Amino acid sequence: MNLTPGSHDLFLDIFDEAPVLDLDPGEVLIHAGAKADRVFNILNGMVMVHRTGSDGRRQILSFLVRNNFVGLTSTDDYFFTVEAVVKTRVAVCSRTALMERLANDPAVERTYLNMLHRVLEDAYDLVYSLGQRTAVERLAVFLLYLRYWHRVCENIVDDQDGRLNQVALPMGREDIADFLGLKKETVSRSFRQLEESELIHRDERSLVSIRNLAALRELAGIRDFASPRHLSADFQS
Amino acid sequence: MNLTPGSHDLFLDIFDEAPVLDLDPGEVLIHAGAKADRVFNILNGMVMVHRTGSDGRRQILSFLVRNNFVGLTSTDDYFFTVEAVVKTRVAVCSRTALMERLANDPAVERTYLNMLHRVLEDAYDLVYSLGQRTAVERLAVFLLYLRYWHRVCENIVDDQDGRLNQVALPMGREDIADFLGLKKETVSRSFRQLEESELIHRDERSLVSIRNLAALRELAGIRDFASPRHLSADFQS
DNA sequence: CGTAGACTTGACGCATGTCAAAGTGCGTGG
DNA sequence: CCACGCACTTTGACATGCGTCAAGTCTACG
Repeated sequence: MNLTPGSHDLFLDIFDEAPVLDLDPGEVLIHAGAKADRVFNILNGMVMVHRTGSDGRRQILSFLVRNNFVGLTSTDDYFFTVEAVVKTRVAVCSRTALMERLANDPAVERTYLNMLHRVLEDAYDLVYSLGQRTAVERLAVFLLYLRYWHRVCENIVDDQDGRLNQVALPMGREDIADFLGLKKETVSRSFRQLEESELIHRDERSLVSIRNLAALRELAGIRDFASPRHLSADFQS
Repeated sequence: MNLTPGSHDLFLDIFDEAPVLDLDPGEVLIHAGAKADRVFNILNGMVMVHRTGSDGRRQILSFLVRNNFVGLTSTDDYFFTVEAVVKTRVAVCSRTALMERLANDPAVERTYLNMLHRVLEDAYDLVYSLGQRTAVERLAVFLLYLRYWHRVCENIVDDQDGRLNQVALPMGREDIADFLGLKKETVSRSFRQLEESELIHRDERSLVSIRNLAALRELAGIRDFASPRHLSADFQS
């Protein structure tokens, strides 16, 4: 399973001296069905976790960035595939080493548990999106998530120059579609809709700027629950 | 958060001497936003966990039955509502008591962790359904889930008389709809479709029999990953 | 028995999917 | 440096699955 960056990722220290692995875009790190004997920490870049049915339908479960963690399951096999989106470096550690670390250090296990809870809450956010929101709303939520991840990743506290409002989209349209339960054409049209309502501007294929953050949040319905929940008070902006 | 019945729910012993609470159908056990100071174990009946947006859209995240667990979150507040579907009895325990039990007994904490992983995997199953499957397929998966839960609950190993193929639907159509990301009318029509294809028969409003289990599984695409994953070998049937 | 709530069914509309074509940017080789 | 080609994205026209709205039917319960 995968974990979002936490407040104090103190269990990630098992990766401190760990060997690293470099991945090219599209390269597969974990094959669904393989024996789940290793866990990974993303050092930079981005990977996506997905499930693909035998009929080719694919659902992306999450995009992972720096300091996110993948690989632990309740069974002996991975039930998902992990694939690099861009050039990515990961640290590798054996499952048993992680389990020992968890067993021996209560504080670490506590942290891990907390992370798991947050991941679960993120999964339920996605469930709400897929079950209840329209295409444009899902895209709005997605852009806000990317903005948020970027902020956490870069540790940006104040945002004078509005750097945060430039959102990079390292993944292709089809990947976004398979994450949001849509088709790539619908993703395109939803981008246009957001642009026409002047909530965003498409600078380039893989770069959009948020023009009206408040309206985007309103559309995403972020007030209800969702995202900026894992942020400490320092980070509100 | 909620947990599905595990192979050895040895951490549930904290509820052994715990006070119980009786709930009538529709009664709310947990209000979203309330302080998350208590955790619960379902003794009998059924509850549903859901999120409702300010605009009234509701997504049911899970239905919980005997020996399922709810209440732990990564934050100090519940972000979901828990409501009884039928008459239900739950055992109550303070969050701090659970945390102490987890901290003091490594085996218990390990079990809890495993359960959390399984819950997460179930959440991702739901994500796949909502993102990729059609209405009829979602309903097929749902019926198989109910069958599975029933089996685990009753601990049915062999099923000579085919009792398992009678599936009870204690929740209303709208609840099913809000779980599957559909509208109640669509749920109705999907039931009819399944009946017309002779995969099921509707005995009563709240009781269907599975007529063609293999075909239902095929339709649900259960082979790909999904359900009978938490079953020990003894339970295969 | 009668009424109220839940479920089903039907007719219709709209959001999203499908299929096809045109546009865009980017790397490669001339 | 330019031109070509390829992969990705956008756009358009059309199809369809699911949602909406409004009758109808069933069932439980008084």
